[in-house]
Amino acid sequence: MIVKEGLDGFGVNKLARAAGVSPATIYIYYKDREDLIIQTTIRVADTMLRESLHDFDPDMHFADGLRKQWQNRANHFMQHPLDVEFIEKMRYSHLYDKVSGQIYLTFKDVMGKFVHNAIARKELIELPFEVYWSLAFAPLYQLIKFHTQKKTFGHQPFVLTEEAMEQTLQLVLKALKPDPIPS
Amino acid sequence: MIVKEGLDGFGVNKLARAAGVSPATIYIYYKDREDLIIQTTIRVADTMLRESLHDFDPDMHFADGLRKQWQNRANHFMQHPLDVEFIEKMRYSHLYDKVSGQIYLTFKDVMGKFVHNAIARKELIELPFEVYWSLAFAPLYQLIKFHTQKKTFGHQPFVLTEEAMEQTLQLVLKALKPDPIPS
DNA sequence: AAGATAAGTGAGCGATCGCTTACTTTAAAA
DNA sequence: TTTTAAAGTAAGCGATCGCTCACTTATCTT
Repeated sequence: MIVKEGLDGFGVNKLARAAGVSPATIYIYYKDREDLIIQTTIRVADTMLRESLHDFDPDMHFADGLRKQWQNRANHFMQHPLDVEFIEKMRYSHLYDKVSGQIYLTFKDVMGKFVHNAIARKELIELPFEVYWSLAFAPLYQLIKFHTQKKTFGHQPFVLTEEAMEQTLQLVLKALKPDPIPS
Repeated sequence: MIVKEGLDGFGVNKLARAAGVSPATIYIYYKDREDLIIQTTIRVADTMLRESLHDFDPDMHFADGLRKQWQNRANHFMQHPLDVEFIEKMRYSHLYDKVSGQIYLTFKDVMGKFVHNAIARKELIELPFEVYWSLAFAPLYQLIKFHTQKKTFGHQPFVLTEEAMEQTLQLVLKALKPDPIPS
């Protein structure tokens, strides 16, 4: 799939030429351009999410579980930068609404159980889901974005080391851990 | 500017028709399609950043300064959802590299001074800039994204209340505050 | 081997793309 | 009031778009 120029600039004729097949062949497998993009998105996103659950268990301690997820996501993103780029472009396409529902189905249950367990064990404060997500994952994604982008505020490019990731994770954990009740 | 369908689906002819002018008129003011997009991006992004500095002073206490910035950003984003949508689409366009440098020029100095002051006053731990940014702003942006998106994991839509924002801010501040040195 | 079905193709349709040209209108300067 | 230049337009160029059709080739069934 051609992503270099964004979803704009992506055309069926262009794709066919690049793949060395006739445009007509593409329409054997996909109803139209939109169907091609949507099916590809679902396939890529699904792979990403399954990857993020590799060696993960919703019964893990919160810190370990979150670290595992961060590592899985970071690894996958580093190894498949084109996939990430594609998904991020999609996220702001008008087509995204048509797939966002289907993507997170399997993921939701596992993640919900993990959070529920952590709260029960007093390893995690109780929060609206969106607030939790914004703290638990948005910083990681931002770091990856910095890593992927060439220019960042005019500095030299940022490289996401394990140290930087662990440092950020520790701060996130600090924010999400319940305050010990003074006896 | 037409953004409904993303940067793909945006065309000069279409824009001209929607604006009730001739395509040729557009080329009086912009060199080509790319120039139009880039200039528009810079204008929109610049407004956003100046807005985010409204009533902000780099000498403010860290918590107050960060809160002010969160409020400014949130307010602007709520009032100009199309601008946000446009900028986010741009962020993943191949054109973004051509503007990212110019956008943050004024902003960088003020922000740098603010962070520097906060560290000097021991209100903020010392961090690589990208780690700081990932913790200080990415959660807010994620919350706004949840607020803007229709579908979120199949829940009912998320509404970003002042309470939710303040709660998240407090957690971010907790993560970024230096540990008191036990005497 | 003959027939049926699936898989793939080359050519090109109408529509739209980004963009230009030859020309007209508007408005300020002389 | 005439002159001049800036501002805008209708028409349409070549290229590419998404997509289809009439047809050929490969594969499987009997």
